[in-house]
Amino acid sequence: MKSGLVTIKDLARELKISASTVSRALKNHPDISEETKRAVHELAQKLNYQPNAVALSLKQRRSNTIGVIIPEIVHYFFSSVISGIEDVAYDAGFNVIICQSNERYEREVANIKTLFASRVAGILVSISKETEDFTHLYNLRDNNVPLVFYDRIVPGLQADQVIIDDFDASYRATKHLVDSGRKRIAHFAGPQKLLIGRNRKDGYIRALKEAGLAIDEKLIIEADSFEKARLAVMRLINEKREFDSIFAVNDLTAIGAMQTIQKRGFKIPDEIAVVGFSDGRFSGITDPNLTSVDQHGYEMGSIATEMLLKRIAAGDNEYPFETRVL
Amino acid sequence: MKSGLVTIKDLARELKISASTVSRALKNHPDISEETKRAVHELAQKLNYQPNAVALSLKQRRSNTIGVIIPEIVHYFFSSVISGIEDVAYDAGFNVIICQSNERYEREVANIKTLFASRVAGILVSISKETEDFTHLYNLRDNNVPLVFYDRIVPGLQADQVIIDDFDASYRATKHLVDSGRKRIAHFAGPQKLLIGRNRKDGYIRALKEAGLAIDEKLIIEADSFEKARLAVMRLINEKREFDSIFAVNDLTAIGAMQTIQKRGFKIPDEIAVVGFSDGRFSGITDPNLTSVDQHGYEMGSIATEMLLKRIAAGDNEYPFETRVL
DNA sequence: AGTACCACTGCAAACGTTTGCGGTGACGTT
DNA sequence: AACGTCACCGCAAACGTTTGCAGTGGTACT
Repeated sequence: MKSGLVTIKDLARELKISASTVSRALKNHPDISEETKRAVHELAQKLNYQPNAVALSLKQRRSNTIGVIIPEIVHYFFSSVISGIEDVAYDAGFNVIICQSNERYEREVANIKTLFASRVAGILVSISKETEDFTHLYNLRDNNVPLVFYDRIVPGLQADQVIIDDFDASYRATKHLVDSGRKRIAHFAGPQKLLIGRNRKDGYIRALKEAGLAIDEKLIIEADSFEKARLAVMRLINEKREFDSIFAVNDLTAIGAMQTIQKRGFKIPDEIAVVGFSDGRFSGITDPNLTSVDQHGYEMGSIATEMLLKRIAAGDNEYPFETRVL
Repeated sequence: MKSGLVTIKDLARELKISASTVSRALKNHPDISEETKRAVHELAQKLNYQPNAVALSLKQRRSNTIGVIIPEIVHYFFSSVISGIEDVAYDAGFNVIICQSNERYEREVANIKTLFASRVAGILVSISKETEDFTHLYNLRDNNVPLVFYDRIVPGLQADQVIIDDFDASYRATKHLVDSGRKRIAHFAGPQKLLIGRNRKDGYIRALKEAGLAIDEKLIIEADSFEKARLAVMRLINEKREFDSIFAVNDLTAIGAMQTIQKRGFKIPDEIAVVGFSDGRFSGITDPNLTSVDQHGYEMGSIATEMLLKRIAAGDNEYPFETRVL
């Protein structure tokens, strides 16, 4: 019983050689004779020896694991980010430990703590919606933990980061509406305290201004969920505010808007057009098909990981922080 | 520089006491005087001491981390399983390391290997679609690694497991239609070569038989995607086959069906009712709201984790393996 | 015969904790 | 004065690796 927990010492004892020799033999160190290597490898195979990564981590004072803080895994966008992360990390011989903050600040702090406690090689983080105090992240930086932010970054914290150019994407989405002849474009915006919400709104405004269209504050509504979108549309219609299209801050909002619009008897897209900000999940299931901006989750994950691995490899000789925009 | 990596030894040196005393003081061991405890805690706070979990793991010969093998995180079902796992594990002071097999056998084997290498306390696994050789899992068992299977189990391997009773769920969904007075219930079925597809179809048939309704093979159609559902509905309508409801093998199929039904001018649910087999992703975004069978991903995750924790706590004194059916 | 080199192997320390056991001094009891 | 008790603390070993350094024989060259 307990057969599985074979250690280098066990191999050494069995073969009557030292643990050092076994260790070197296992990694084909040139100092070791072919004969010894063969014997060691054979026995290791036979006893199903599996190296203890924990001991290694302790010795190297760092594990070969990278940590990921993710707000909510159930979102298609985030889970595709994870896929991107895993693929790159895996190819580089790292494995990944994922922690959900569930959009809660306390959980995020706790997650950071346990990741640090297990001495991960580096951390990828996208902050929660609640997070307003960033000391836990500054702590990490002070402790020289390689850090890359993706999607939701911390304003002011110098670090590598990869983001979507929300401004540009939003600008182009709105421009798409402008180009198709819409004049009264409403915006269902995200929380303005989040950078992401502000940027998307700014892109929208920019596109309007560039087209010489007036900005009507009454057409900009903070609504970033299915329910809020329904209410917002009803209000717009009830108050008889004139609008011929909506640019929504995410897909769920867009879908909520579409349904209410249809229910109130308007034709999409003839009378009112809707554009969303995709997370990819709903592609193809709405009628008519929802036009939306792709967020490139997988790409974001893989790029962020590449940046992190680079930072990890660099060690102390630091180079300037980099910001990648998708 | 490097300020962050404060160890117990550092505290000990600073306070001119031994590492043992510091260790005990930190966990409020009764042997230590209040005064010493206070001093230690104060300094620990000041220097921002964070215990090194790696060293602990090595010492205890086991970490406080549990591993999860998951086929594909992008599916709503699986990501809600993860949420269930995380919540329970987190409350018990464990953290979670997630590995995606991406439905590939090799990846699954590699994942198991790294999880074992990092000496996780236990593993939750749902096997990949490709997996047909189970030696890696038997190996785990031989090494006394606590193991719980969820959703996709390994036939013949004695272990704790938690599964969904597809037959029963499907039976009840159909019965729901029967009870609300439907007589001509169509079934959009999944591939019959998958157990899951057969079980769901069987549940459907059972419910009909029990209600004394005839089984009309023309009302059972293999259609398990959005597109196939659209085509299937059109065919049913065009061929004037009589039906008053549909039980669809998954939500996407149900939604495809709903849209086509509405487009052809039928009222839902008055003229035709639709029931899906939920993955939860689309709840609330259809109109009218889609009725569907919940697969209880979150619950499955939390139950599986509870079972695993129990198994971990039990240690060597084993008790019979348990199978939980949701 | 002395020296130098080579191929190979082992010793021991270190990574950061925990913990059984033993030690120390103070105090009280006989 | 001798002993027991108690509160408090430190020693050292252990977890499983890696690695600088120091051997140990052997062979070849001067």
